[in-house]
Amino acid sequence: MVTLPETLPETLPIPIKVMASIRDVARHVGCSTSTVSRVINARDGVDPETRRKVLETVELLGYRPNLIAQGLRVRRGKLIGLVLPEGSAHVFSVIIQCTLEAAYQRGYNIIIVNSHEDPDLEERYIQDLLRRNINGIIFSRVSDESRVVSRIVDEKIPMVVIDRALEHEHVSNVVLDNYKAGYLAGRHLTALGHRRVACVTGPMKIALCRERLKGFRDALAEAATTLTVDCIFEGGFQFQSGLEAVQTLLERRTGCTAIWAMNDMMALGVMKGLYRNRLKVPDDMSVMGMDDHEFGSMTAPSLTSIHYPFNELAERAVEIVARQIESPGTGAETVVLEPGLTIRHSTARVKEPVT
Amino acid sequence: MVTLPETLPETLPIPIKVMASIRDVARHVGCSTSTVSRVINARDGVDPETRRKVLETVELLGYRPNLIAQGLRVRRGKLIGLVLPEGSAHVFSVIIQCTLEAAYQRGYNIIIVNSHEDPDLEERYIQDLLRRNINGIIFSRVSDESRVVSRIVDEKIPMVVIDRALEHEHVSNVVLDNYKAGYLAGRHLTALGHRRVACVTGPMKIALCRERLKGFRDALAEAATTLTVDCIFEGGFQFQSGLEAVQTLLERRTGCTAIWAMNDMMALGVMKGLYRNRLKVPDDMSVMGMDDHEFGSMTAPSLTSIHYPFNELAERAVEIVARQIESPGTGAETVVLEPGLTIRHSTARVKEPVT
DNA sequence: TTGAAAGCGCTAACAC
DNA sequence: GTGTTAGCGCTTTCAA
Repeated sequence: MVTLPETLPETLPIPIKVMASIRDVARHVGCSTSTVSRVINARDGVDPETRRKVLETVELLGYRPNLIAQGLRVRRGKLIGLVLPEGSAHVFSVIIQCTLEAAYQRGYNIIIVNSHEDPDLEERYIQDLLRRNINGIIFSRVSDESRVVSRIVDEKIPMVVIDRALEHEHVSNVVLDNYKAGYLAGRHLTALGHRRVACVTGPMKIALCRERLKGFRDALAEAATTLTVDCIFEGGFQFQSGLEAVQTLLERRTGCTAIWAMNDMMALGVMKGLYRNRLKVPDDMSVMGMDDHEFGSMTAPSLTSIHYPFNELAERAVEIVARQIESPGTGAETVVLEPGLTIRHSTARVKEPVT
Repeated sequence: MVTLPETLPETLPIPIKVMASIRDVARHVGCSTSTVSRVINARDGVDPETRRKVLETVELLGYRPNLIAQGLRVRRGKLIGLVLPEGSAHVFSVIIQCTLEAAYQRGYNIIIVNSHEDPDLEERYIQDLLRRNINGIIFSRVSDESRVVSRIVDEKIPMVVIDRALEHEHVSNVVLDNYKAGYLAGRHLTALGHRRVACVTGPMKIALCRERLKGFRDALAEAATTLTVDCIFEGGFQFQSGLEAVQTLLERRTGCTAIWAMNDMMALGVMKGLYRNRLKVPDDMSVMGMDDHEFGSMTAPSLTSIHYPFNELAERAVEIVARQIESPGTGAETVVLEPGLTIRHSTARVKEPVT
């Protein structure tokens, strides 16, 4: 007579789990979890035959290690934090896209937070990232006084600052050669014969704006002309600044034949301002931007711009963080990117050469 | 005579940890970790005095629970996955921004993956999200045949599909009233006196394009006119489509006085195409877009558009996922958003009323 | 070459 | 009211 077993048999059929765990693999192979762990982490000291069976089972069960558990055990969660100062500006969209791409190439995920340029929010969000055992941080536009930098450095978390440089022994930088960007802009305009030229800058308290301006000035100087004070308008990187710049410059009757704005948003503002004043681009005025945002090719006319290699920026930033995560000894480094010149239809040869 | 203790004293000074753990708090208070856990999770059955001390210490040590550990223990990692079909399209930038914002409001972080409309990548990235014990998923543009949907449903992970609807018992939707969007566009143009009107659609295999077109048609019908076949151009939502549409429509000599494109990118293409043909907007042709992307206000002339409430889209999507995460019983639901009409300067009253 | 056991930081069932 | 214990899924000594 057959009696019912008191308890269910020990070895149930492989449970229909949606996500297989390391134990499922071990059970299936008939070895311990440590052995499985050794195999999937490519440790040596595993019998080739066992290794084969494990790999086979991993494949069969579609097993992938749980990153949360890995992250908890050995800070190896393959997670990078991306901290941006604001969400609306369109360059950040580009940076986000490029960083996501670059990170996935290397098997990392990205968590994005948006500090809104608010030190308190910044601190809170960094806190959140640390709570997730983040492995590295890519930071855009940290202010020099930022309280969080030391936090991150203390936690020994690799950090790279992009776009704006930050001087710190343990922090890497990926920045643009801003002097050269300004220089290229200036030279393009003087090469087209422009001699009276205007510039819509970003906030001059920001170092990179001063560098860009210096490069721009030097290029003009090479063409034996100067950027006069009345031809400089300090903007705030917003569309609105471009609009205001045009109004101001026209009222000043500077006689300029070309305007360079330090980003594409302001350049669009300049184009719009000129349109409102019934001035034609580039016939009456050449307009040039910076960043080489995709939208520049969609306007009428399309926008000549200084190319900012955002994908390279992201690529290098991720590369550095990943390297520092994977081989902790590596020191901080600084990468300087080369700007380019994208000529479209908003700039043209000056009509009447200045006498 | 004093003997040296065999081992170090049990109560060491609080270790100088950068991130305090629950044990640090417990040690400092002199209670067990469970008590601390109870307090921080607002469970009752804790002496008010103890609770006070714990909270005080939490404050003092700046303790915040580690989300990785929480996520491992009780699938409560406050993490939502956002799956997008492509990175370049500009509406997705907007969706990203809005979703990040909405999620942070509720204490969630977002991990974004980009499927590039590739089912294999999609599957791999979803896999990655699951490996992170994601609590919920916001999905844009899943195809109906997507293999991953059942995976996610099987894992009982709350899922909401945005922008394009997906019929599934356990999947929520947040979509636009696309019929109404088309209707509003049509009515705006007929109200301006336009009778010969063209439409640049998206791929007609996509249901929402057909709905938009239907609404557009119905609005024209109300004004006793029809959308003739030669005035329809099927685009692919890209800038380029708008460019091609203009070329085609002009060659066909349809005599149209207004064009509606089913997104702003194509509308910009239309404007550019008209510019190249020396046609003035809106004098020679009214142009209208859809999405109401910020760039529409920066072009010259600025672009009239159908407003797509992306922030509401994100807000509702996050709200639904969060609710389903926090109270698992909740069933799937569908939200239909109202489109709006943003009138700018690319549309104007028709010059010569049709006889 | 392999397995048992401890532990990452946390929560929940069960004692006391 | 509070502490002890076990365990989430994984890696890593240590011992066999």
